[in-house]
Amino acid sequence: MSRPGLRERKKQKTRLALIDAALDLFAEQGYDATTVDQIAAAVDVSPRTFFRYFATKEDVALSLDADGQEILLAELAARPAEEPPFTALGRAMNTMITILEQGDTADRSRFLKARELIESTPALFAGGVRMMMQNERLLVAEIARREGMSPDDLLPHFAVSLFTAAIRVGLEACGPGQLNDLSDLTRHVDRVMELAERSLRPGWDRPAPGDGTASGAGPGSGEGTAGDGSVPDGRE
Amino acid sequence: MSRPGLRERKKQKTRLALIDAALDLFAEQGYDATTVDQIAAAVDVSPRTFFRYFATKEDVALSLDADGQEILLAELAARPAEEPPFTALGRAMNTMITILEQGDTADRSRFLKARELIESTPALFAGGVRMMMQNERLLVAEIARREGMSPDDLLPHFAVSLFTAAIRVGLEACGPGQLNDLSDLTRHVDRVMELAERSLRPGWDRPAPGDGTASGAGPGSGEGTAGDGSVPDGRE
DNA sequence: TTGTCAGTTGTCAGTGACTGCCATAAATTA
DNA sequence: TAATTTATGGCAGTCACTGACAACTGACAA
Repeated sequence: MSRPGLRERKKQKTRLALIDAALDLFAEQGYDATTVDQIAAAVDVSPRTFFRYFATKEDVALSLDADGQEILLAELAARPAEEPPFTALGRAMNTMITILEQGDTADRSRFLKARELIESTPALFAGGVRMMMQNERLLVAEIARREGMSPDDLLPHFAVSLFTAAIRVGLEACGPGQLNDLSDLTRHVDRVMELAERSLRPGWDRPAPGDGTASGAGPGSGEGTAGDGSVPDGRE
Repeated sequence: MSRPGLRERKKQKTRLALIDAALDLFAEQGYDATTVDQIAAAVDVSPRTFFRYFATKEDVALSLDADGQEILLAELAARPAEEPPFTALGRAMNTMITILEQGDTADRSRFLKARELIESTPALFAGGVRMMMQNERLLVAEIARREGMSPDDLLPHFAVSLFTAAIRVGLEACGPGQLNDLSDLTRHVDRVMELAERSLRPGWDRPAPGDGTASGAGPGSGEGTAGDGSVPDGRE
């Protein structure tokens, strides 16, 4: 495989430099007190360029999480179809962390630094949740595809929502300063996932056998009005 | 009871006027395309004053939801202690909607208008989720109190997180234009809550009998460092 | 090597959210 | 009516973010 070319390499370098500078400044003086100009100056780049790399100031801290979620989605798609939705999601999550663990030391510490910052900064925390919700859509679509259900069906929505809820509890459980290693993350997440498995009925994950309509709205649910057990896409 | 005095009444009037004007403008020209100056002008108030009523532009659309969540919390506190957490949360939610239904027509339509706007506007949607997460903390604290558990215990966190996840799915299920009445909201939310009840083991809600450590750190997680089955507060 | 082209960057001017400050006006209380 | 509190308006300023244009720099082919 040929290397990506000088231009591309330079871009990645700048991107990482911006992230590192931002993370350092945020940790030092706080997120709100840090201006984009400072970050740009630290990397010797114009503020305008910063916004060519990251759409918002939030994004520079959130981008690593975004990468992670992309991996999660890809890994979910790679899970065998026999695995029920929730199991597949959990395994994909573990694989994702494993992949993160394979990065070099700088990558790993950068990721952990970002996570800690996100959890301890209200503005970033909100942004992180926002991202997770956006990703939720994609996860729902993938689960629906795997299971051969409509993406409007309630069950995939519920399953994915439950999954992200569990992950969030796991992430919150990594208190301040408790996140020294990616294995800490795995441990916390696994604990919550186990609690979830323990709390749920076996097979909740998939439509009850003989339940043709699954959890509602099969193909021709007569009335097109509301309350037919489906959930529309609804956002542009 | 003596009426709140002219000053207070005037303030409430301005607040509602700002909300109404904002909701109309948002619906007309979109959230992003509407400036705070426009909203203020529509109510004949200086932009500076707008920010004395609402900390951010988002808040003017989110404030009704915020009121709702406050009610939810109060109703949860009023539920009998015998009810297990998830049940109590669900009942409190229903009561909250009932209370909203008791407002006058203007109040109700305002609320529905705001909800529809929030669901259809990415920026507002994100803000709404943010709010819900903040409220989640309070719900966790209340559940922990009811159950006599530490607010750091994993179980209340999981239960509340699951609850809000279900509510969110219910809210998303109210597609665009499908929210004509508060009863639509009840219907969608109830459907998801039923799915949740059906999916969960009876009693998952409360620590297993004889399980001293509640949901904590199963047997054999020796190290007393992180991951002891608790979740710290972690935000200032 | 050189010229062309596409992608990247800096500069600049501008919009809009949001804040602190101070003077003024209105409501409350004495 | 006078004194005090509280809401408001105006203003100047900061900061996130954007569009437009010009200068630069790798990529690539002649």
